[in-house]
Amino acid sequence: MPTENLDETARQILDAASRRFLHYGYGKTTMSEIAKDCNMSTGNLYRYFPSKLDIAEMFVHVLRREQVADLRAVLERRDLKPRDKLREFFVVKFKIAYGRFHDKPKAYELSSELMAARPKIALEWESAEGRVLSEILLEGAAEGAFAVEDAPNTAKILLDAAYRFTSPAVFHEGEFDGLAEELNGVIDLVLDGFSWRAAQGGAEKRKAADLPA
Amino acid sequence: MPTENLDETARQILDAASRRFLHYGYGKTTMSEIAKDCNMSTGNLYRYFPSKLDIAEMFVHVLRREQVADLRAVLERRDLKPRDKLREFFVVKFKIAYGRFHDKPKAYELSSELMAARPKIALEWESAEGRVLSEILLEGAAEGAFAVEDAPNTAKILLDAAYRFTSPAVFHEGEFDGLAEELNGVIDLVLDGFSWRAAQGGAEKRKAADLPA
DNA sequence: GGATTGAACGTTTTATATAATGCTCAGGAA
DNA sequence: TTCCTGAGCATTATATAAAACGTTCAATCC
Repeated sequence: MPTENLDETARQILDAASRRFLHYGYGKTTMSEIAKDCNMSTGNLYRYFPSKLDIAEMFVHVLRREQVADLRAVLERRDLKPRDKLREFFVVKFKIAYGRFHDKPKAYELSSELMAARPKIALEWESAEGRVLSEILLEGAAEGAFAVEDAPNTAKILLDAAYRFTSPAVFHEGEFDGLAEELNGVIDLVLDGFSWRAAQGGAEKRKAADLPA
Repeated sequence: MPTENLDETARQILDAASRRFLHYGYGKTTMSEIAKDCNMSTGNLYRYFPSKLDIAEMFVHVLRREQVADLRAVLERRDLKPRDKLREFFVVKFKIAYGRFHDKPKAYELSSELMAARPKIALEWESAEGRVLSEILLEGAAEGAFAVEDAPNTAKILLDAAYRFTSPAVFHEGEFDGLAEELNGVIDLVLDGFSWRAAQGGAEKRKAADLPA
């Protein structure tokens, strides 16, 4: 899973494979092409990666790391309040999904193929994003803006509610602006839900969370 | 589009085709099989339907009519308040989608193929369901339970938020009970959002809607 | 001895030939 | 006239042969 502590040769293989994956897709790049790009034999590739699919997994892993980093950057912004961070989180996630689908179609296709072959991976990504979202929720709860009992579970529910806007398998149905507007409609409604919960049970919830002062 | 005022022969053709579609799927049923089931020639089929795909469209049209009727039945229940109707609407929609995907796979497959060939049809269905949902929203607004400015638009937003649970293309990822629970989590949050809106701006909204007494 | 190679193996993909299908229409039946 | 037929056309799907591919490993190199 780690992408930094890679052998230099492994890096070279991953880079060569990544270029081909982006241009031609997974099915149309061959192990011998990758090997030729690296001036080595096909057999040697297998000293660094167990299989072609594992190279693809590493390739997608790098992409997803960037995406999660973009989402985490929202969490760390000082100029936004929790409510705005929540909205921005989903806007960024929407833009990532929409953008990748439209201007990196091969990467999207590769990602789909990988998920078909290795379904568990999707769960890891979901939980990685869920952790970032949970932190936003906890921050909001600490400020009294949200009333969140179970942050990871609430994060999952929010990701469900925004699924329509973050699942590339579904995009060709709508255009960007219309979808973005609908996403904001969902977020508005969800935020109003949090407002209600904060107004209703905010006091006890805040006590139970044993905040300082 | 109408399914009742069909020629008797057309009905016969549709019935024969429907049986085959359900058992073998669209691709594996042939026009000559349908014709043989009806004791007629293939050429004669084309006097009643412009093409095989149009027979499939009618077949799916009947299925969808049943689904919308099930949803409308929720609207007309006297034992439920608007809030519970809203929840039940989505639970029913979820069960329809999940059930069809799991025990009528050929019908689901046929529906997908049809939507790929005739994308506009999906929009008609969405708007049909949206109209039912809008009526539930308006009923809730009349009672002061919801504050809904633009019912059709709000319906669209709600359908977006529940997309994860009503899009069969996505189901294999989760099991029924877990999904049902997450759906209820989304509905809970959305209902709290409505509560907040009703509490905030309920007064003016109700006046603008010029209700009796 | 650890790192690398490339021929060889079973499988998958692609190219090709063959059969089947959706649909039309000139003609026949009622 | 109205309804229906079924052979025929162009297209699509299936079956088959050939090529390419992912992967392994005994032999080779440093």
